[in-house]
Amino acid sequence: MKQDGKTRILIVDDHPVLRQGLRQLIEVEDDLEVCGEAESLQEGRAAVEELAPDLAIVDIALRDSDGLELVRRIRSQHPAVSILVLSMLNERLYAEHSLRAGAHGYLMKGEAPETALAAIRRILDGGMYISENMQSVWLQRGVGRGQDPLALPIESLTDRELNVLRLIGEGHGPRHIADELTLSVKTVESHRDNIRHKLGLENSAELIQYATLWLERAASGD
Amino acid sequence: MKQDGKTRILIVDDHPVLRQGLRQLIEVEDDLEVCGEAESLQEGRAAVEELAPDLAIVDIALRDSDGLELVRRIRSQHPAVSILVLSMLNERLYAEHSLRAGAHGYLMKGEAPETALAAIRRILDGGMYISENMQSVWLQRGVGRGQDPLALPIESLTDRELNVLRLIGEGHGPRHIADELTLSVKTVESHRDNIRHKLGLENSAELIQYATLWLERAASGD
DNA sequence: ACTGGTCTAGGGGATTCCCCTACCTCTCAA
DNA sequence: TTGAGAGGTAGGGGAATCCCCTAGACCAGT
Repeated sequence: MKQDGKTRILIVDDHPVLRQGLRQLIEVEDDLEVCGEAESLQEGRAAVEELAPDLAIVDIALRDSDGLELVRRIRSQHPAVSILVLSMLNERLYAEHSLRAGAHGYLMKGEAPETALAAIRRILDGGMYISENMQSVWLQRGVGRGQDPLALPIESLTDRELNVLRLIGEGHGPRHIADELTLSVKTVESHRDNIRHKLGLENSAELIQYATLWLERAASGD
Repeated sequence: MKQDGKTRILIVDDHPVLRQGLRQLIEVEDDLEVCGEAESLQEGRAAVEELAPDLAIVDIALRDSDGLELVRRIRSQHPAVSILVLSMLNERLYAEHSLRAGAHGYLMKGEAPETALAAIRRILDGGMYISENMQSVWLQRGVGRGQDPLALPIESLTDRELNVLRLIGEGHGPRHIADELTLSVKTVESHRDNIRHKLGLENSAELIQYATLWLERAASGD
């Protein structure tokens, strides 16, 4: 990886115990070292400036700020730094946003240590990492058929579908949405089905979950 | 603490990296040792039986079961085992339930390592631990002055209901939740209904919306 | 012993879910 | 010009759910 010295990794996470666990995991590898830790967006920015790590592991659910913001900033101002997003949040909801923001991989906190190391090495080798679960979801959505795998799923939605998604996110059921748009309930169901499939969501509960979080993000200027 | 040997600690958490961090934290202390790890309710029960630890550190948001259930079981069947609940969920929403279930302390995963050790030692000395934040919150709510500390609607939920709400917030439907908790779908429906009414929510869509946002806030430490 | 809260679970009609197919309109390229 | 494709609309139909009921079992405190 590097001729002189170890590959230097920066950890940005607001959970100290988890940072400790990651550090432990990384430092038993004799070609990797943790060059610094940060627990906020501000600290993370400063640390990247100062330490110029090879890889930054970033939690996107920082306590009082947005990890994606940090990802975007690192990507644009320090393009040589690889980024692995680590999160306890559902990969279905955040993996794509993370990669779209410029991350090279997305890892859930519940994963086994070997998986985490595999992700780190894949990224350091110049590749990308997502779980096999997400890979199959994306494959089914048409990657490899001329589509951009990193196109925001939201952007594949039509106007009508986006409208319906917004109403779902506001907590309305099919009947209310149908009345609102002066449509048949059956038509609203069709739109819901199409949205679910485009976003790779399993059922209605996940759809409402997605719509709720998406709407909240959209409202606060993501 | 003990005349012969070290104080033995069991870790029950489904995040391997976090277990590693905790173990690291504990084992630099020369009077403490980690005697075992478990990552599920079943493993946790068996480990308590087999290892008879002095202290069990339990994550109450285990992937597919209820940590509070484990707390209650340990409390009733192995009262000599002290329990520290560790969670990434907001203490305001879960601390009270944990202590009522029989835990001796509640610690958020975001806390500093020194705080975690302080909590462990306090509990091993026979005391209880909650954060200063929670202490003042409870004081302000009028605990001990005849007021109901469970005035907030979310806090009027029972343990079971809270657990169901969490699963709803994770995007699971009734069938999946029933399987997860080994309950009849009808029972899950009952809990959903009760939650809906207690929180003043009109329909299932609003319930899922509420659960999603609540869980997101709770997970990010509010 | 009685009361009240919790957990459990069923009845039952209305609604929704989820996967189908189908038709209409519009656009764009062959 | 024609036809292929995308988007919007909507129905069929069986399974699952939603929502409001009732009700028994268990356990705590009075």
